[in-house]
Amino acid sequence: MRSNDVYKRAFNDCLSHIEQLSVGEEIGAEASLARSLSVSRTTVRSVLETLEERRIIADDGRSRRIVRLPIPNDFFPEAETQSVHALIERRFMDFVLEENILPGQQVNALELSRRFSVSPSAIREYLRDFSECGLIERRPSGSWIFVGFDRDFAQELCDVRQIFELESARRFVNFADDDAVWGQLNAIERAHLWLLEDYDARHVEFPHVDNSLHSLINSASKNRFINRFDNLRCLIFHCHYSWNKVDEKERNFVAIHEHLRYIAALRSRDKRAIEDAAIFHLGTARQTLLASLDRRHSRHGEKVEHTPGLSVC
Amino acid sequence: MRSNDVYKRAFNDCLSHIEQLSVGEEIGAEASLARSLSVSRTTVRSVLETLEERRIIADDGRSRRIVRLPIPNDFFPEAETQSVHALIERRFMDFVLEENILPGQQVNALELSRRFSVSPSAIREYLRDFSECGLIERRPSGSWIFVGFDRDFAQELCDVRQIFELESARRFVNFADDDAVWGQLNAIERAHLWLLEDYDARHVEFPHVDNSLHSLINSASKNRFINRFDNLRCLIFHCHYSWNKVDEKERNFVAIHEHLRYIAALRSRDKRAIEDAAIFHLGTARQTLLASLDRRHSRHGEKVEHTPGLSVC
DNA sequence: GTCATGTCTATAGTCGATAAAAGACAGGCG
DNA sequence: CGCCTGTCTTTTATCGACTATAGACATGAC
Repeated sequence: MRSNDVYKRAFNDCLSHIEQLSVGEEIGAEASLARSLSVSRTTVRSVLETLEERRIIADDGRSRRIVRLPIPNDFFPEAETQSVHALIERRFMDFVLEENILPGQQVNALELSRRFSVSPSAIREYLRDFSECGLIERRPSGSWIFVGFDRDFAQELCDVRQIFELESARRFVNFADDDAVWGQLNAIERAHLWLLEDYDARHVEFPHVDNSLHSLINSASKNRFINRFDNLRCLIFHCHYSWNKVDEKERNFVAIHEHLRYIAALRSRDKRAIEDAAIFHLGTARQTLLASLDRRHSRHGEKVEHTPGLSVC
Repeated sequence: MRSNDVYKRAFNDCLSHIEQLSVGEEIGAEASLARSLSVSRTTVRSVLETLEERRIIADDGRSRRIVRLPIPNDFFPEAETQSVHALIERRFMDFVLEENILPGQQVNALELSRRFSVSPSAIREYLRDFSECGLIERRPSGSWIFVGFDRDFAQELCDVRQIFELESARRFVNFADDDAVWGQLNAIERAHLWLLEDYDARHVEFPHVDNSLHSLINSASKNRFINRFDNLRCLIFHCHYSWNKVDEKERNFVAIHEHLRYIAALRSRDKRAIEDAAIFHLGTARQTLLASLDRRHSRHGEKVEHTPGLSVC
């Protein structure tokens, strides 16, 4: 039986919406609520029904008005609003982090299903999805093995990233003066400066800002395969960094300043400057990634071998 | 309940093996049969049991000997030896071909499941897998829409292919003289010449030879993302060509000669010659792909717009 | 000891059922 | 006529059951 997480999320969102209003106000028609909550009218109707039962709103026949403001207890617990997929995703990440999975190790789908209290099919689906990023592989017998995020993996990822992003950055100059990207670029620059204003409090926001910049740059290539790869890269970086938070603050600080230089170069439309800034930043990113891998491995007492980084050009 | 296609395939393979032998001969131990049929001993045991029941072999306690040679009727029908996944794949391809699916059209998973007489879950899994190649996409509501193989898709695919393959081809010269790739390259060249010897009969074999050459070249980059993309490209080309066989023979003939030039260039290790041959061949491949798309579309009475091909460099 | 076989257990593939959610349609109110 | 709502149908997400297959262990023959 499918979980009603969509309903619960919509319910909570709706409560948050009501909190912004005051007693006696109308909360709008079903259709418009459906649109603003991004769910179907069917779901909205369930939500409204519950709201009436709990005397938060009342329907006098011609309009629905707020009777009382919601209290914290009215909200569904956060955990219940997750889809099974999201739940598995979180637990799987924790599992990988805590168990220190080593490359080549087998992933036992059935055990995961027991551990996470979900059905085997759900695990199966999740692993299928997750395998797209290349960190696990399927054996002919059907079982999964962990590929592991090692130096080679990181190098190959960075090589392709560099090929694609240089290509995209070069094409960035082709955008017309009145194109929307320039506004988006400015907004991203402001987001960087905003992070720096109170860096201690805000540095955790960096990954989000990072992704938005690189996505914007890659959008210049107008190529779905390049964009897809960038999404993949985001996902992998996300996994890796959630597994390894050492030096996060320092490395992000460096990256922010490289980004600002990169952004300025893009705006200047100076091809040479763009290329220099791109190569420099991508190079640092590669080095930080590799360095954090080394630290991680050496922490586990493995021998770290330093293969010379392949140059992509 | 899962299908016993593995068993049936192993059974048929085993019969084929027995056909090569004669009455009275031993057919080997369970473990060795399991290895040669690439299945588990459990499956081999089921197969042997059936063979005994049907009096094809007999077990006198110390060895299993052939009693009679199999007749065509002993084999399981070909259709039953397909896995559900393979079955769906075939029917889905036919479906797409016959129904002339247009871009943007919705794929109804439930209808497919009824039409193909398989469970909805199986269709769901297949679509998930198939979506990896980018020809269908998932909407937030969970339904699937057909993206369609249009000019843009083909251009973007070819752009990335060109970026990757030029990179790989350039690196090909780095293989040592005694590396196994040179032998593989020679074998592929011989396969091309063999095709030409009796082209009328053998031209259908071209796609296979084509893939082996491009895979070999891409292996030079030693990058799992590049290799994965090449597999994807193979799949997409495979789909496209199975949907569109117009001029297949002629376009493959041209391609074979370009391949021979490409192979010679790789062997010469002349970077300039390699690049020229690669660019030339990839360019023709792009043009044939686009041309066949135009033909396909104009056949359906759509207007064909000729967007200028984006140069990747 | 080595290999083959019998037996048992664990895991994967597939299905069908069921509730949740989406979406279509028609009638009613302004 | 446009928008809102009640009702119904279709489709999706998830589960749990069931069988095929893989793999482990133990026993026995040579």
